[in-house]
Formats: sequence, structure tokens, C-alpha cells
Amino acid sequence: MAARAPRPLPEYLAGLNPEQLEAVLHEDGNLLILAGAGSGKTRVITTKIAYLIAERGLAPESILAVTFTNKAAAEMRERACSIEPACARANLRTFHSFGAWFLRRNAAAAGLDRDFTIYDDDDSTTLLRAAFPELSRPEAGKLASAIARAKDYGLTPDAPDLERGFGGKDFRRRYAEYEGRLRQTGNVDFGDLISLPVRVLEREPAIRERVHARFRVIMVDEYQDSNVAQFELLKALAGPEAYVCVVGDDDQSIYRFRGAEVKNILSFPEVFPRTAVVKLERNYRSYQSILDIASRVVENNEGRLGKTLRATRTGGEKPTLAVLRDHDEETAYCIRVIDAHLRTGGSFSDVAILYRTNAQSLAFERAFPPAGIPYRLVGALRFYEREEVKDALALLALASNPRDEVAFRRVANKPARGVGDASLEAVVEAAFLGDGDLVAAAAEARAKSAKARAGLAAFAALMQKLAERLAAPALADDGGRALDDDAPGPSGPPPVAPGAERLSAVVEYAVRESGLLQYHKDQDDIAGSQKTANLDELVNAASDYPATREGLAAFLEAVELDRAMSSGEVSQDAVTLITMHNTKGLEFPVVVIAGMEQGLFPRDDDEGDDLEEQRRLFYVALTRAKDELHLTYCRRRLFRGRIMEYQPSRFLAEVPKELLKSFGGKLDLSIAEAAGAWKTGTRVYHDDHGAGYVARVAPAGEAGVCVTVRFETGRTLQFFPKFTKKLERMGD
DNA sequence: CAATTCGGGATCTGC
DNA sequence: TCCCGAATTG
Repeated sequence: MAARAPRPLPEYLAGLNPEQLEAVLHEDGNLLILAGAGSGKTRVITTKIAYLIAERGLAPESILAVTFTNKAAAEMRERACSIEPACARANLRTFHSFGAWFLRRNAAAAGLDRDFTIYDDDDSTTLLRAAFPELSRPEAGKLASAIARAKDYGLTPDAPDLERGFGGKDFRRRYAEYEGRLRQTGNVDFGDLISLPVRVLEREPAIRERVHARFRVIMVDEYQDSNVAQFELLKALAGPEAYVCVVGDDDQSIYRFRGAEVKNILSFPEVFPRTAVVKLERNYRSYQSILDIASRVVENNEGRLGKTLRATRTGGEKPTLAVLRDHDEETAYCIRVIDAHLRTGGSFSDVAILYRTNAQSLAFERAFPPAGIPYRLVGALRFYEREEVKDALALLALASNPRDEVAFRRVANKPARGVGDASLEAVVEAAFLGDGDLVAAAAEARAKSAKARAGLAAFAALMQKLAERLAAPALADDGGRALDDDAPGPSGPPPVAPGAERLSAVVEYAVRESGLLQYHKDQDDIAGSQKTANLDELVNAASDYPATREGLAAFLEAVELDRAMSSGEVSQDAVTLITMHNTKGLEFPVVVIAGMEQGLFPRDDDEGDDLEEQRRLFYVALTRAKDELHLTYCRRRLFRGRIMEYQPSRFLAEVPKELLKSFGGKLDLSIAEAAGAWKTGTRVYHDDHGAGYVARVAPAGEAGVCVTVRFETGRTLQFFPKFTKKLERMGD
């Protein structure tokens, strides 16, 4: 193409604003980009990658760019490649996918099999319950998330400051036992995908040097969501010569509960010397009237770096606050908004309804079809989490790794083969005494009952056949060298040789021969569910992979690391129903943020740092809107089958009234008038429940006031004095 | 060992 | 209200 002689800036740089251009061209030292919502940060990253390759002559393989979601990684790849096709050879991945890639190539150094599979939180809980039968399911779940959190902070079971924040000796002991059990299975959890590479890099100078020599440029997107362990990985990956560029927005950090550390942004310039800071504050997405609200809200947080978004788009309507009676009025209001938008020539897909909890989607799902509105529900129950899919995956995981205890426990007796808890435990114990091979142990089991013995033998035979159907790995002959070398490997299935069997045939065989298909078909007939359809979907998903051990491992990794894998068809033009968390990185011309009620968003127990995180979530939600923004508040809402009265969200009080146009009614935050003589502490008598006292008084719109009464019987109930005659004040 | 009943708890959650 | 996990019973 063009000569490499000096020449004017390429055309793809021409559209950048001065700050964006500065960020793209910067290359001396390190770089921290503070990028506000809608400021074009993805454009900056992708342009920078393309620029480094096309203009600065960097080898694509020497660039590593990590994101937090597969979707973001895919988008980055696509946009970078559209500027410079060679970007396809750069390493653009999620943190976890990079970790898996690294560990497979350095499996021996990490003490792992190359074919390890990845345990999710649910699998960890199962493992913990096996290790500690005294724990109930919820207790094991809490322990699993505490361990995951410890790993987020890079703390091993022998970390000195483990006690701080993670309970005492019990936690340390259990964490250590969990690690032992997990290593025994030969598998890893999500935390290991980050922390094991760090340890390998620290321990193995040869590997470290090879990595340092390879990755000259390391970029991290959504840096505000990185946790301590990921920060450690970044430090370990970056050699003295590396150029590190991170992009983030402290105001959009909404994963603190999962270990994300805003401190990673604050301390970046100290850890990485000669760091330049570029702020991107020009917002190309929203009208200023929308940004004003977002800014006023997020200003209530402390400990921000401080940014002020300025809109480049002028004009636009003032956002609306709709004060509504209940969720029926809320759906009706949304339908009006959608209709009005269609009348101006817009489409369904321009509109998104955002809410805090998945349960809120139900009202819209019921109201939209009769109104002729197609909708698309994002991320409610993820495909891979479904029972039938996890069952099928467990069969495959066990075929891939016969030491996988969690998979074995899940499917050894599903559908029922007459193998009970006692027999199952005996097999696991026998395997532990040997080489850990659970399938072999099942085949040899000396179970008490003939029924259990027969069941285990049948199961072992099935697993044996599955293993046989997986052709030997093509790479076996070279002792795995092809994996040890630093192949660039954008993630994806290994190629299927022409005429070779596809993995989908093996998956179908496994599902059918195990009896899982029939089992779930029966469930479908009883409950009218879609389980067999989902199993079909899983079979389809496997068709891109070859029926080899390597193909299976790649398939399992893809499924485990891309949880968004959808089930079913995506309709083209539909309104989006989505939780606020799921909207990060998205934008819509018309946004409705539904359910602005105190107790729902934020919850009443959100205080301090939790409250600030919820406020950032609100900020994220607000800044998704391009043209039109609506907030809805319902005075009553159905909550767990009961109609409850709600006050407006405290976040609404943080928005100056003049920034919102009101619909339906004005907020009245003063309760004194409606409360009348109902005051906290008042003694009362109820015809049905006897004596008690008022514990709480809350405004309830047209219903006047809602009083919470604690009775001497110990019960606590809520009443609307306006509607009941059974509740009386005593001593009046 | 499997089926049924009963009772407690109920958020969001990138990978 | 609804769903899941534990206990109980056949």
C-alpha cells in the first residue's frame, strides 16, 4: 500500500478531537485515559491499536488488549480490524480468556492438565458442600463467594492479612481445604484464571522473560472494574520496556461488590512511572439536559477523581419524571412513550426499559404483547446456567477430565440409576485413594446394592464410550509444543478437518445415551418448559468444533467464559428490557428508567459505599440515553405478591426539580400532613391483632399514609388508616 | 434410594 | 407469590 515515508496523518485520525488524538498518539511512558460516558473511548482504543500497527510498525502479536466482557472484546476486535485488518492477529481478549490461554500454554508450570475445565460459582459451591457436609446450601454459597472475593484480592490461604475482612481460622482452614480439593479435580475457578498466571510469572523467569519480550503494548479497557488480582497480573505481564495504557471511568465502577478496586485507577500513576493522564470529557451521546441530571446525581459521591461531561449535541427535550399509581400505570406510560416515538418515525429497537431487578421485567412482558410491542429480554436467565445445559456440560466435562468431582456428582445419578448418596461418596473416596479417576472408580465400585453397582457400571460404560468417540489430539505427537509456543490465537474453535466428525455428534450422543434427553423431555411435558430445545441449541453450538479432546476443551472453555451465549432467535426490531447492570457500554435513543422507588432502587439497606455504588449504577443508567429520558416512580408496587406502598427514591431528591418535567403528578416528599396523628411510638389497637405500637410512618400518595405496627404478639404488619377501620389509636 | 411435603427466603452480578 | 432445599416417608 502506501509508502512508509513521512506523510500526513491518516484519515481515520482526522475525525478525532484534540484529547482523543493526544491519547492515540501518546507513546512515551505510560498512559491513563479517564474517559467519561459516551466520550468515544472504544474509538480511541481501537484507533490506537490500528495506529500502532499501521503507522508505528508494531507487530500485531506484540499487542495485548484486555476487556471485561466478551461483547466488549468482540466489538473492539471488529472495530480495530475495520481500520487495520492486521489487528486480527493482536491479542484482544477478556482478562479471564487471556488467563485460560496462558494457563493452557504453561499448564505444566501451573501444575495443571492442558485440558482443565473452568468451575463457575455454582460448581465451587458444590465442591464446598462435598468437602464440608455440615454446611447448608446457602452457607456453602456464602463461603464460595468469600473465597472468590479473597482471590479477587490476590489473597492465598496463607496470606497474613486474610483474617481481616474474611473471618477467622475457620475461613483460612476451609479456603485451604477448598484449594486442595480443587487441585485434586485438576480444574480451576474463575479466580485462578487470574491468580495462577501471576504466580507462574513470579516463579518462572524463563516464562516471564518470554512474555515480557512478546507483549510490548498492554491495554486495559473498563479499568475501573479491575480487581487487585488483575492489577497484579497487569504488573506481572508488563516488562520494563512495555507500554501500558489503561482506560476507565471511576464514576462507572459498579462491580465493587465483586472486588473491583477504584484504587487501581488512583494508584496507577505511582505504580507505572512516567504516566500521562488524558481526560475525555466531551460526550457525543446525550443531550446536555440528560448529562446535567447525571452530573448532579454523581456529585453526591465522595472520593471521585472528578470529571465534568460536556455535551457536543445541543437541543433536546427536558427529561421526564412520571409519577404513577402502580405498575399498570407504569407499563401504560411506557407504551405511550413507545407509541409517541414510533409516530415520529422511530423504531422499537430505539427504546430500552431499564430496571434494577429482573423481577420487574414481568409486568412489561405481560403488557407489551397485547399492545403489539415486540420486546427482547436481555440476560435474565443465562443459557449456560440452565439445569439441562449444565447437566449436558457436566457429562462432557467428565469425559474431558475424569477427575472432575463436581461434574461426576452432578450426573452420575441423573437420570436416576439407583445410585444414592452413600454409593456416590464411596466412589469419590475410592478415587481419592487412587489417582483420582472417578470414572474408573465407578466402574470398579463395590457398592452395597446390586442396583447401585449396575447403575455405576452403566454410567462408567457410557463415559468410556464418550472418551472413545473423542479422537486422539492431533498435537499429541509433538509433546504439546504447538501449545507451548506463543501462537497468537485469537480465541475460537480449532479448525475442523474436512470429513472429520464434529463435536455436535458427540454431544448429541452423550445427551441421548445418558438418558438426559428423555429425562428433560418428560420435564418439558409436565411443566411445558423448553429444556429439550435448549439441549438442541447446545448441540448446535458444538458444531463448530472438532470431535477431539482439544476441540472439547475449547468448546467447554468458550461456553464457560461466554455466559451470554443466547438461546433462541433474536428478533430484529424490538424494545429492549434490561437490568441497569447489563446496560454498561450500550446506548439507546429513548431510555426509560423504571421503578425509581425507595427500597427498590436503592434498597433501604444500601448505605455508605454500597449506596455510592448504587448511585454510580444510576449514573450509568442515565448516561445510556441519547435523545429522550424518562424516569418512573410508582406509589404502589406488587412486591412478593403483596401490594406495597413506596416513597420516591432518594436519588430523585438529588435531582433539582427544574431539570425534570413532570408527568402525572408532582412529588410531595413532605409526609407530615398526611401522617396526621399517626406518629412513631403511638399505642394502637387492632380488632384482629390486639395491642401494639407504631414502628414506622411512611407517605403513601393517595392512600395518605402507611403505618407499620409492631404487635405484642410479635407480628409486624402494615396498614393504611385511610382504608381500615380496624386500627385505632389508644388513649385518644 | 426416590418421591413428596413443608417451610424459609427472596438483588444486582462483567468473567 | 413462588421457588428451592431439607426433611420425612414409603
